[in-house]
Amino acid sequence: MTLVENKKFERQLTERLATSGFRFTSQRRQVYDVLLQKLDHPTAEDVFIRAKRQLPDISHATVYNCLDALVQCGLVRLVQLERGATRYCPNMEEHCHYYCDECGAVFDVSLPANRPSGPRPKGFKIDHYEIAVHGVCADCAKR
Amino acid sequence: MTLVENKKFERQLTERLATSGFRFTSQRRQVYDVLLQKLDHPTAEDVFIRAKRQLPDISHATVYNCLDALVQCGLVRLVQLERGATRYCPNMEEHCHYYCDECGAVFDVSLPANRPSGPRPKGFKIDHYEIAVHGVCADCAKR
DNA sequence: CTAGGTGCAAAAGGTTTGCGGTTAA
DNA sequence: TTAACCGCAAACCTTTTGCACCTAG
Repeated sequence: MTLVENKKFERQLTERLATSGFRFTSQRRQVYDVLLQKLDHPTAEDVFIRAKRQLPDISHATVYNCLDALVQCGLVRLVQLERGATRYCPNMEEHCHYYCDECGAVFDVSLPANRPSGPRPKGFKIDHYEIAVHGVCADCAKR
Repeated sequence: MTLVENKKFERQLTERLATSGFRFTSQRRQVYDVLLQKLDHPTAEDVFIRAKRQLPDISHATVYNCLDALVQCGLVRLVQLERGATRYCPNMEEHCHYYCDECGAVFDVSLPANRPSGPRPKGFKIDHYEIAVHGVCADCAKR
């Protein structure tokens, strides 16, 4: 059983797509499933390769289309950690990303008490925030 | 007088390049100057266009080389805010970036009390962090 | 039925690389 | 003097676009 067949995720996907005015397609389901299967913050290219195992005819354009739809539904977020490809994260709970600048590994750390507070630009309406901590992971530090 | 001719910035640039083993070149000086002149978090392409006004023969490769050298010296940091081009920021004080998802404007807000604290991945050595707050700026909210 | 989605291929945009000539130290 | 740096142009990688066909609702 794929993860997205879990009642929770399946219902979430169906409902969110519908309420945002998107159609439910096998490609969107597969892209979401790929993201849920391995929470390693893959790039669009990674998602493309993994999705191709189940849907050999899927295209890059469709992967981008699906990722964009999932982002607009609030099921997935973009993660920008380095020059180069954007990565994608289906964990929508408040958390920050610890990023290893040497090996590229990403660790989610939940962040209940670190919401940016204090001053902000006058009239700025906050939608969401993204906290990235750069450094070296334990494995890379050993070497 | 260009900003980098300010004793403070000029000395900083000269010393940092030297201690990091980089040569002082007119291109590096110009790139740093461009970043200091207008703190609007330009892309590499923006920097290229602005630098070309003083150094008409400067190339893209050199702009990237200079930006990388400045980053390695600790005089400039990368800012990743959206899919597409990386932006550059010469403000090395602790601050977060308020980013308008509509017009692309970036506002620096100093952040003395919002250092990520609490749990972190075991053995992870923090180098620096980057906080981006996404939303809509006052001007765009009016429309 | 039909607007929205898909696959394909080409184009666009951002960044890196290789190379011969130049220059800071 | 010479390793580092430069400009140029091509290559590379990521993302977007245009179009004919397909399909969820």
